[in-house]
Amino acid sequence: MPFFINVILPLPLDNHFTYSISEAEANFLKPGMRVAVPFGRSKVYSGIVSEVHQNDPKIYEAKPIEQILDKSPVVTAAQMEFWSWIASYYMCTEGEVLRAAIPGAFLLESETVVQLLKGVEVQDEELTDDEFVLYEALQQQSLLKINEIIQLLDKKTVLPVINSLVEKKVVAVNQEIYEQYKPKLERHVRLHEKYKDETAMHQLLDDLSRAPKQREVIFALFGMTAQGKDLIKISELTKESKASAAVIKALIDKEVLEEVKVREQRFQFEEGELAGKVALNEHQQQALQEIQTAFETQDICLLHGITSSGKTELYVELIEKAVSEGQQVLYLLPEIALTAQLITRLQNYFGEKVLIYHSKYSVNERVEVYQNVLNNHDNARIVIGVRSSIFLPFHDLGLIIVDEEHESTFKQYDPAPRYNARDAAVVLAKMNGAKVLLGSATPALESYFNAEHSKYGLVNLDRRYGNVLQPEIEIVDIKEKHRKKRMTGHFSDRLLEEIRETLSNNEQVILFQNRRGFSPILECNTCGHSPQCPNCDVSLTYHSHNNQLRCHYCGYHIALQTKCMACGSIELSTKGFGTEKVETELKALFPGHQIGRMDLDTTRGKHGYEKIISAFEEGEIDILVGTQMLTKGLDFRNVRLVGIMNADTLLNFPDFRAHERSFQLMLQVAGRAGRTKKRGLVLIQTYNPHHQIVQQVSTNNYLDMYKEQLEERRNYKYPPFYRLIRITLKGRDYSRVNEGAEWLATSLKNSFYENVLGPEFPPIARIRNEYHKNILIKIPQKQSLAKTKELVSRVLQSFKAIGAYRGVKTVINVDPY
DNA sequence: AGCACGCCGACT
DNA sequence: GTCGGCGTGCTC
Repeated sequence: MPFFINVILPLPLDNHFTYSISEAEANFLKPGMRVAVPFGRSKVYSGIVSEVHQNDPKIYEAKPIEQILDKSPVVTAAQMEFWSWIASYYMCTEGEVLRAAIPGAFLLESETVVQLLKGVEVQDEELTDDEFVLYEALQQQSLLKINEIIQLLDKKTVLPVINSLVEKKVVAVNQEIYEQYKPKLERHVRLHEKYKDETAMHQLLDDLSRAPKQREVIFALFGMTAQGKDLIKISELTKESKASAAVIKALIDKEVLEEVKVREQRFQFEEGELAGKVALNEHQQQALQEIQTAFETQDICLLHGITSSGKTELYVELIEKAVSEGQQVLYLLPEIALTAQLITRLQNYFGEKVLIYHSKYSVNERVEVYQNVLNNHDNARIVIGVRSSIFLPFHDLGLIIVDEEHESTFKQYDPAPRYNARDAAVVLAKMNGAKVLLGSATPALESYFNAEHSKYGLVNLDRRYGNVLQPEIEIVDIKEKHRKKRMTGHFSDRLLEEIRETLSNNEQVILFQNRRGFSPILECNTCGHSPQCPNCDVSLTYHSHNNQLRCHYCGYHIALQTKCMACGSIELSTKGFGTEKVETELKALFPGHQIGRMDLDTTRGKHGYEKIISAFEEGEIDILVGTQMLTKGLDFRNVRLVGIMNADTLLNFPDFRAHERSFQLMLQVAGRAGRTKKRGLVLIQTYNPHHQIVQQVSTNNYLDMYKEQLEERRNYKYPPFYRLIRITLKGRDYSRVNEGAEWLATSLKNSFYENVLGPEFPPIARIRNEYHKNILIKIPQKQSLAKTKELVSRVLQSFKAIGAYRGVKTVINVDPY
């Protein structure tokens, strides 16, 4: 009786694929192991075994697998169950979930390589020009990848050339499989066995009397091994002995030292004293009690704690309790909040029990974190991570903390699965019988709504830690200031006055400028033309550091123009203002002070972010200008003044969550002010000082905001009263996209009537030469979600079968953010 | 997603 | 008349 396995491949395909295996393989293979399998004509993929069985798929012949890649499963049954939930809830394939869920380095991919056959002699005239070029190249380099050949021959279809050479028996084609993960090996040394006894040792030192450098190395080694360590890292030894690598190599060659390669963990942290826990104040103590009481009857609890109220200390208590009961803890943070500050704090409490999972980690580091969690390593008791860490192979997850629960970065936007890690974490917890604590100073409306309706427990913490005063919030009407000519560039006289005051007290300033929609663009003063991106419907934005005009959507860039491209006028000026502009203006206004800028441009690279933060902490920067990034979890002691340059760009964003978001963002920024005893000041510059959100921010009134926004959501049928599914159509052909969207909307209206909105062009209708159009489906609470999705997929399937709409891609986004 | 097979325009 | 472009369909 033959044996088979079903395999999940990391592709956007709905099916699992069946391969044949031998009986021995069937006895060995378990669901969750990786296998390399051939797929299509020329590809090998790694996939995950989902089932081992004996059902012969009679309609086709199953191919045999290529090889087995694991000794034991790397994916647990619980993970696979979670994957299928994600796939069905967010309407994507399990393959797409797989891609997101395991570190990229686990998925080896094959690449076709071409090799010269041994001992071939070819007459020149037997080969075409292209063939000859390839033949010659292969004599230089034994292996060539398809991509390299494409470059070499400078054309796209190289396969005919290769095939012809295969036929002429000149070359062979092979599949190379690359394992991307490489364990990090660190070179260590120890004294060779033969010098273990003392006489040999003395002899050695005598012998080395004429090699002082080498002697020094030996002495340094003694010093270091005296602390009980046997193996010493070469890197440390060179540092300690100040000897060059050559000296150490000489000693190794002489067999005085023995070299050993040790597999290293890439993430190591400095061992130090574990910090004692901070005693909770009475409010925290009470909140902790309330959370624990809530957990007795409920699985999810929302902690609404204002900034600086000491939520982290509460988390620490809860984590400690869970860990002491032998449970694992997942601490989820939005991407931007993962700062050294918080990690250091937690590592100080929990030492080596903490693992970190972050997108800026290399593929190798991610594999190591994954494996440590899989093997239930001691350091995997607590995992601090971003969105994707919900996919780690937990064993006894007892608690998930979602900090800054309202953050939109928990929702994945572009490649599917378009999941929200906060919501998925709730499901993950349910599957594992774990508790969830959602924490925020400004909870998402949905979460607060759930808490109010007793779906979640609710705990409030509304005192700042150490009785620090709430910052004073003042609104500056810049319309008025403009009228009275009290503006200098983008600064009101009020803001400048306070900046001066703050600086003169040797305190620091943070200025917040939302990047979105307010990037500087080039505009002609004569005809009003501004250079557009040829591929997207946006103006190019001006970047002064390299004098370029650049498109944020597709990366298109040109040099700064000196003449208007439309009328030839040389009177050009930059309009709009980003952080860069604010920085420039500040430099002119405050020449004697250090000004730092924090945005996407200045925080590239693994440590870009930390560098700016620590410079600010150390007081090397007086004024820090930045975007959203500034808002998260940073704890600066010396900031008295926070300025919000323009609140209106936030408020006017065309999205039903714009007001909620503005409120959250402004309060978060405001929270950076005055985190010590001295009262901080926040200045909000706006054209609409009477806007209800601005007012609510100024009085720090979350509940008012909540009630008012909730009413709007109810009136306009938005979450939490209705659920949303957004379908985006994309295509190069304008009219096809339009007609397709109409067809799709009409078909959907047949089932959902007035609950289908659109189709509508998004604010930027064309990106990378593709036109976009959105359709929004609103789902009332009593309507079955599963049935709705079922229907939506069916409509989409018929849509895809229509020839006229070929070339129109569809993207489904469940719970769009 | 990738990749092969198949059908139409600009070159030897 | 071919080369090479992209459009369509399939992958166990």
